[in-house]
Amino acid sequence: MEYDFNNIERYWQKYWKTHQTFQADDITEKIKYYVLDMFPYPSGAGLHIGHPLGYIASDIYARHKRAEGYHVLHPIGFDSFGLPAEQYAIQTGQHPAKTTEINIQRYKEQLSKLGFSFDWSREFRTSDPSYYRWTQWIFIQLFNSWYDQEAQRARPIESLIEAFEKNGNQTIKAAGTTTNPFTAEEWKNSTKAKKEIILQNYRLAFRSKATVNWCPELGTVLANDEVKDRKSERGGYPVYQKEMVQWSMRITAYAERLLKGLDEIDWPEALKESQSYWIGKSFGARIRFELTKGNSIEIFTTRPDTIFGTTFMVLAPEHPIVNQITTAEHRLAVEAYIEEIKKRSELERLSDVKNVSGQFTGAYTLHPFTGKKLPLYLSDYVLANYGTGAIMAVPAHDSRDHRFAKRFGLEILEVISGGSDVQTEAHETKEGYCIHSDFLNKLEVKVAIKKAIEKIEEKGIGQGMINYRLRDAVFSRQRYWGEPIPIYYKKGIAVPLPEQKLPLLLPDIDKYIPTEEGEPPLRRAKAWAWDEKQQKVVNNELMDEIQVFLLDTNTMPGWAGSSWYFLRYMNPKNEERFVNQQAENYWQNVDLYIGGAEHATGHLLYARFWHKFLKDRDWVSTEEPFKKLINQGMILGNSAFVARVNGTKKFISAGLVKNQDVQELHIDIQLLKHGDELDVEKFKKWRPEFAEAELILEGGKFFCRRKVEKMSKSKYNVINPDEICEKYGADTLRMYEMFLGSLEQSKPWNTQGIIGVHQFLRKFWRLFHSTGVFHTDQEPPTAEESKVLHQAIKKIRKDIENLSFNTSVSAFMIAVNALTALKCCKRIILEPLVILIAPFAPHIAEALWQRLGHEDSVSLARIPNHDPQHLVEEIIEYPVMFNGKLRFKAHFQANIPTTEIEQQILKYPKIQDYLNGKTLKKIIIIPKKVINIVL
RNA sequence: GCCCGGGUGGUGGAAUAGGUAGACACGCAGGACUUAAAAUCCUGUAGUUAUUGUGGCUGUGCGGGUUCGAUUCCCGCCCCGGGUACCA
Repeated sequence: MEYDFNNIERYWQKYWKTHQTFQADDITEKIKYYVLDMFPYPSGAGLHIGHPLGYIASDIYARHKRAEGYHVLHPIGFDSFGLPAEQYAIQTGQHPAKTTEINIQRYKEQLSKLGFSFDWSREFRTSDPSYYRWTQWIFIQLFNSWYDQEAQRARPIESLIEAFEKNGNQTIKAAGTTTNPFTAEEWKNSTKAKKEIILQNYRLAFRSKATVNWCPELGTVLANDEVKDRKSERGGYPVYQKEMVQWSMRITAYAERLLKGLDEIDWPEALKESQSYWIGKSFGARIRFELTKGNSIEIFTTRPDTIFGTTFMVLAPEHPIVNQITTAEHRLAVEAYIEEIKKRSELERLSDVKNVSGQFTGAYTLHPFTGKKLPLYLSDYVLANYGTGAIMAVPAHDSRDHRFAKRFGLEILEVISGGSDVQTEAHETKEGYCIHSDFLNKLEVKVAIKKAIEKIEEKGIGQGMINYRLRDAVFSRQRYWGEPIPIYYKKGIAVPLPEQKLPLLLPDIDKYIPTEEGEPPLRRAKAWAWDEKQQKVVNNELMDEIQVFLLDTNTMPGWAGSSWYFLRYMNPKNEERFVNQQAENYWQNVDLYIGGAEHATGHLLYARFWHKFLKDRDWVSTEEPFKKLINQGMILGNSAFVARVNGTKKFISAGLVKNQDVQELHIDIQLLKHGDELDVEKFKKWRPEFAEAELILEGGKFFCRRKVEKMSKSKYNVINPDEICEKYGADTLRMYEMFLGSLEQSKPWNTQGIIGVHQFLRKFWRLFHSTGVFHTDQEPPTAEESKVLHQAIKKIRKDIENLSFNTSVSAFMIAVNALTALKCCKRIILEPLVILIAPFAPHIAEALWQRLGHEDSVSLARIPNHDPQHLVEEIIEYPVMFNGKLRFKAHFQANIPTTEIEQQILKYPKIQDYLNGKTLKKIIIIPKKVINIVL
């Protein structure tokens, strides 16, 4: 009987579905294992061959863990709020929920064809009201919490209010926006509105006026991680800095814990490093410089040791003090400069970092130690939202200050010896010792930093401090397709909705664009007001500012829903709580998380932040959400290009292009014949504008240029998994994607080798068949057959554990080749192999398992252990002479003492041959590997 | 610029507490079976050289070093991929 993969796969996919083979329980006695994929955003393009890579890997691992006896949670869902669906809605007027639903159905269909062992009963979407109800709930908890820096944890806002009532904000150490000190009396005498303004400085979800990334094209603000190269990550539209009142998340309160937590999780080093860089902890000092006119300016520096090298000061143009300190004769120039900076940022400051700009304010500060007058400049190389927005410039030891000094002809004063000439180049390394530095002279940099901080604190002009690059995350979006923020505004005070009234449902609106007044789309909703008495959403006309108030018109960002979804899978149907406490206690956190590295500073950071917050408030029991994480590499496409002579209809074959002025156009890879040759007929039919194309051939053929790049619909290099499944079957596709190379590496898709994996599966199938019918033998195995099996078990189990799936596929091939050669069809050898291969190729395994007479699914069978008895290791006959030494390799069981090995070696006949007539000087035994015998 | 990852046959890739480099697979060449094809099976396949039936030499991006021994460790370069961008 032939290996009819199409029927087999269809049958078993249906079987798993009807039997709910992979459904997990919320709690059991068994040890848990939680394998999670980053859930997909269902885009309109459907899945391409690259998407399933991570899912296949996680599925193999999940199935393997089940076979090892773990109780495995392997869920899937959809990250269904997001920009593309909304952009599409704006263009077509179609409700994003509709397009999203269509896309999800397509995804589900494609996913089901690959035979994943997902527990579909736990599926949900982030746009389900029953899900986002809890996203809104978490938001309210964040709103009602503050971060106690003494206790290093978040606490309910009531405890902060209590503290204020007792002692004002004098004694409390809370993470927050800097606020003026107040006493208990002052607090008690404040109005409700005033109190709320103060509290906003401490809440973990808070409203504040801040410089944000504004993207006019998308009509919304964006978080830092959503901006790449001053363009929006989605769509690539320009992003500008703008002052706006926005909701933010006080992630900075968790900076230290987010950094420290990296030590305890098993993540790729590269990813940890990028998070750690994003958090950007630096040690330094805050130093106050007095102005000649009585004001003072605080700066932050990591190099207080270079304080004597300060020759000028620089402020960010947006610094609030600028107006106060600018002298009359410089006012015009300063205002012009600030204006210019604003304009420049609108013109997108063409990344001309080297181009120095700045403006003198006319003001001077006094050096705190020497009393020297230091001119005060403005420049856009100083950022308003890092440190204090002001710096002491040390041109001799900072390249940016150096550039600035050169441009404006300022003094460059060397204070750290050991570099080259500081007049031509800054000496930035922390090597050397201090000179021209009074009390720091002759000290090494590291010592000098400490000493300088000591002196600064002694003098009362500043203190040592730790600074983080991490910024609070802007949380509101002026968009429609997201979770509504469950807040209404009562006389300007933000009030959260009662928890039991959640979810606050996303209203229907007529158009998905901002209002004519430029307000967010939700302002278009007819019923978007909260009636405090009735506790429900009512029509806007009823708004009276007494009982009925306007709801927040912002929505949450894409990362809100994905910051806690892994918790919901533990107990997805719960209507009382975001996750049942027992279920949370049982499943704890994700043991293995597989997904792309592009989420390093977005999702993976926010999810850790929320998780730590939930831990602080005792809603979850673990500190970190994802114990082990693997980034799967991308599968790249091999794009094809045709070269068109600019402004003509003439196309030139790739080999003839040379230096001609051509434009390269992506063409569909379906238009290629074999290799790089273009199918001219198909090409001419592909697009009407190519119908009359004039093609310059090369030896009668037209060749395309190829390039490996990201697989994407717009590059016409997409390979659809459905086609591969049809032709070779899902099992082949699964194994081939693993066989292609290591999971973490990016690699171009290449169909060439797939036949090898397919042939392997057919060969495996044939092991169980003779002359067309299913046939196995009951005979006991020979030693050789046992060895093949047990070697395979040992190697494959080890490789799966290391997530080295490519080498485990090879191990299968070796075993099957060996058994084919041995003509082995013994049940006792073959049956364990079926269990072993099931995680990789589940359909064929099920089909064979059934034919072997089992009634249950092979997915419920336990994976066999290798028996070391069958793997007795022995001396390999491989003695070689070199450099006067006899070298050979031997394998021993690890626990044999070395003296024993020596004796055995000497007994070995070949050794005796070599020793013939010579005396033995020394035996060097390198454990487990090689033995050198000196004659 | 800075940080991370990686350069191994015609191709995808194995092998790193240093120990037969090229597992496994594709492709290619030859053969068996067949009227033929498909399918299947077998043999060969880093390069080079020779006294071509068991050898020699060269080979893991380049140049050095440590070592009896280096794809693996160290130093200095080159190239490719990814991340990041004035963070004081």
